[in-house]
Order: sequence, then C-alpha cells, then structure tokens
Amino acid sequence: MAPIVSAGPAPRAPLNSPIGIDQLSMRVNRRADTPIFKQIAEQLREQIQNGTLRFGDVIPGERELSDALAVSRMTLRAAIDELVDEGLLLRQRGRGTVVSHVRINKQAQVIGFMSFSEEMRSRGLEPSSRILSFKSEVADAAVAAQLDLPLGAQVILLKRVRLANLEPMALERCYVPYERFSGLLKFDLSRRSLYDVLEQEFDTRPTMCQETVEAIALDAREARDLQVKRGDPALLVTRVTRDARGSLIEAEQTLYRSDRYRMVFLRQR
Amino acid sequence: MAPIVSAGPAPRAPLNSPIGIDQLSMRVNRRADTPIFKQIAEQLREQIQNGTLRFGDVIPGERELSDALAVSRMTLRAAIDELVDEGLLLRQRGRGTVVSHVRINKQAQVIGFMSFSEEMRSRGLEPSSRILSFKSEVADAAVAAQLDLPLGAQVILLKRVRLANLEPMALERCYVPYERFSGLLKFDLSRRSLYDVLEQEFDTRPTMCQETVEAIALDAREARDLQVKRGDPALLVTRVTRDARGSLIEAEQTLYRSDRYRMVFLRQR
DNA sequence: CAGTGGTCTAGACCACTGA
DNA sequence: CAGTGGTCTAGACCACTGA
Repeated sequence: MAPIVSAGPAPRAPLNSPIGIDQLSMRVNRRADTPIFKQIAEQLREQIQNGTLRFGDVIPGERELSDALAVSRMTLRAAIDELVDEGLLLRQRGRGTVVSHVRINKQAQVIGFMSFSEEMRSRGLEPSSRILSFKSEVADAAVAAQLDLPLGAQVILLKRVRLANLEPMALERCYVPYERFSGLLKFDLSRRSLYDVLEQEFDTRPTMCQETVEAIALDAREARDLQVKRGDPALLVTRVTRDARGSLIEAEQTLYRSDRYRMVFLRQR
Repeated sequence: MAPIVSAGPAPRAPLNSPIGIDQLSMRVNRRADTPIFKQIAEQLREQIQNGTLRFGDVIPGERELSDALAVSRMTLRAAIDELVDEGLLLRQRGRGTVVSHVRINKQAQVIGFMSFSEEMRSRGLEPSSRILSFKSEVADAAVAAQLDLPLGAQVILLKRVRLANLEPMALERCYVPYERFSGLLKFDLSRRSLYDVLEQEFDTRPTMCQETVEAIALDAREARDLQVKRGDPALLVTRVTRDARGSLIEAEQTLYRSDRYRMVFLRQR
C-alpha cells in the first residue's frame, strides 16, 4: 500500500561509457503546441522509464545532443533541467550527465502535489469517497485565518472518508470560500475529484500549496471512520492551496492511516 | 517550537502598481565569483525579506530589469526562476511577475534539506546531542539494502538524542558505510553536525536525499529517551542520502516528538 | 589536453492579459 | 493596442575532470 520505492545500485566508480546518440531515437516536432524543451524532456524521461537509459549511464554531451536534435544548447539544457529537478538525471561538471540511481514512483517527487484521487490512481489504486458532510457553514477562527477570510465568513465544508480499493485510507476535511465557490454544492463529490471540479467548472487551477505534516493519535470518532483502533497514530496533513494568481482557494486537513500510508519525498540541495 | 508560518493577505484583485526600478537599488559585480544570476536572485530575495517588495507587488518587467542591470534577459530570468522555485515570486503571463503571498521560513522550502543541526539553528534554537551509541557493526538486512551494501558489510551506527535548547526533540539513528568512512569514529559528534564532518573531513557533500515520512507510536524505550509517554505518536522520517556523484553515503531513521515538531512544505505544480 | 557542464549574451517571435 | 512572460537561437568564454 505504501509507495514502492527501490534504491538503485551504487554507481560504478568509473562511469558507464557514454550512450550513443543513435540508441536514443529522439526527435522534435517544431509545429507542435508543446514547447521543444518539454518534448525533449518527455522523451528522455521515457527512455529512462523504459530502461533504454539505465542507472549510471552517461547521456550524450549537451553539444552532441543539441546538434543531433537541431536545437540550440540552451533549449536542450532546459529539457535536462527538468529531469535534474525531478531527480532523474545528475549533472557532473567536467564529466557528463548521468542517469540517477534513484528510482521512485512519480508521487515521490518533491515537485508537484496531487489530490487524493490523483495520488491513488498513480499508485494503481481505485479512489472513492464516502461523504460525511457537505454544506456551508460559518468558518471557525482557524479556518478563517488559513483562508484569510474575515471572521464570520461562510465556507463550504466537505468531509469525506477517502477509500482506496474500497478500504478506508484517509479522513479529509476540505474548506473552500463560499463566496467564490457557492456553486460547488450542486456537484457530486463522491465520484469526482474536488480539484477536477474546481478546474473544469470554476476555471480554477490549484497551483501551489503549503503543507504541514505531523503525527497525532486518533480519537474515538476518527478511529471509527477509518476502521482502526482509538489511539492509533496517524499522519495529519494540513494543506492550504492557491490558484495560479496566488489566491487562497482551499484549506484541507487530512488524517492518513499510518498502517496504509506514508509520504515519500525527493530532496536536493 | 513548531515552525512559524503565516499566510499573507489575499491578493488585491487589481494588482498593485508596478514597483519602480529606482526603488530597488540593485547591482551586479561582474568580477565576483558568484554567478550574476545568483547575485540578482539574492538581492531580490533580500528585498522581499526586508519588506521593500511586499505581497502582491508587481516587480519591474524582465526587459526593464535586465536593461537596468545591464545583463541579458536570459540571465535575469535565471535569477527570477530561482525565486519562483522558492515560491517567493509568481509569474503571470501577460501581466507581470508578482511577489507571492506566501511567507514561510526557509526550512519550509521544498528545495533543499538540512541536517538536524542546520534546521534547529535556522529556527533560532541551539542544537545539541546526547550520544547513545557510536560504533561499527554488521549492517542488518534493511540497512544493507538501504545503503546498497552486500550482506554482512560493516557500517558505523551513530545513535543520538537530538536536543533543541537542551530539550529532547528527536531520536536519530544514522548509518554510514564503514569502508568509506571508517575515520569517522575519531570525531566528536556530540558537538558537530554529521554533515559538517562529512563535508569538511571527507570532502563528501550530501546533495540529494529521499525521505519517507510516517506516523508511529513510540515504544517504552524510545519514549524514555524522548521523555514522553509510551504510545505517544511520533513522526518517523527515514532518509537515504547521496553525495554529488550519486553514491549512497548515509541512511538515517529519526523519530520526532509530535508535540515539538512538524514538517512544513511548499509545493507547486 | 580534449571534452564536459556552467554561465552569459543580444537578439527574435510567440501567446496572453488588460486598457 | 502596448506590454508581459514563454520560448528559442547561435554563438561565446569559463572552470572543472580525467586521460
């Protein structure tokens, strides 16, 4: 249930010999809507995922690659930057760029965040929800502060048990400002991801969030909803989400069963 | 004790008027060792931190700024990219680049990770350690797998209670490969950060790590070391660290008191 | 030494936002 | 429409690694 993570083998001290360009079979479509550097990044990612490029392999030099693809070196570098950020490639000045030894599933990546539905699907589990409460109410002080609303403002509360393959996985409380999203109440959120609805029906894309993670012991009621024992430990994740313009759109408190869920991060410095 | 985080005010719907360049007083030193784009990023960061640039302010356009600084636009963009990654700036195509509404202390940033010592100092707390064990031993199967060592390989185990302002905060078990770091045993790690010693004495810089975070209940012994009650929840952070070349250098399991510690992340997508 | 990634330049055209 | 950020080019010089 926990994400499957395997650390790859240690790097061979003398690096693998460079991969030939001809083994990579990449090309760019200058007429496509996706930027060239994204196309290249995607193809490199694919080659790493499907095993054409393996742990420790040295990819062709930036000049060689950009020549072969007939793009400028800066564009090629933008593509490589993406994979370096994701932890898939490692640049080594003077030596080359190698495929990183870290194999991780996607949600492990620091970059990006997902809704519960997206995360479960990416792990091959079927998400569903049991709605406990879905209504508007007056925000309490803490929620009002999180969403930067005046005291007494209305919010919509969505409280759900989140299931993965029909097993309770998390207990989630989402708050969104009523004024901006009052129409939300007419959608069926037992079947649809909240983020989906916000994006498709309200043209609001969750873009940035801040999360706090702590460990707590479940009280009797929470334990019952999650079908575990009272006092069992759980991860409490508090998330505040903003749209592309930086406006606060959602505050969320989620309790994850500790026997079913852990978070994985990749970090760099 | 928990990191202090405050969400800023919501953005004014019509953006603040653009900040004049003359109010920013920035300049670059082309002879310095730090790259120009890092210098610019640092100065912009400074202006945000000291309040010259405030939430919602629109910074001057990229062309205007790069002209004023006599750098190319691509260089200026590299600087802005850094702050966007850190969540301090938000780009809005067609509108401008605004100062983000998120105010967060540094350790909240997704990018980068810190040793316990670094983290506590950045929160204004004085880190110290009580060493419970510091010796070489045969790696158990789990640790050998984490460090990608053969079964039966030796590791150095460093087990410490980590204190902040003399209060127990975390219980840490670090494993490093004996073969590469046997000299480590002669250093005094009750006063020095492990990462410091690795960097200064072994020329090994922790560069990338993978972390797993879960919630557990403390057993009797762990609770005693942390001076809390048996069964209390704690965050268990498992970290595997690599150096700049991608070699595994450390595996670490840390239990954090849940009443004293929470993790904060900033994420984007 | 040749080759690598790191940084930088001085342009260009694009799609988008808002007046 | 003028102005913005997003992308791209075709070069250049640098410091570094390893033979």
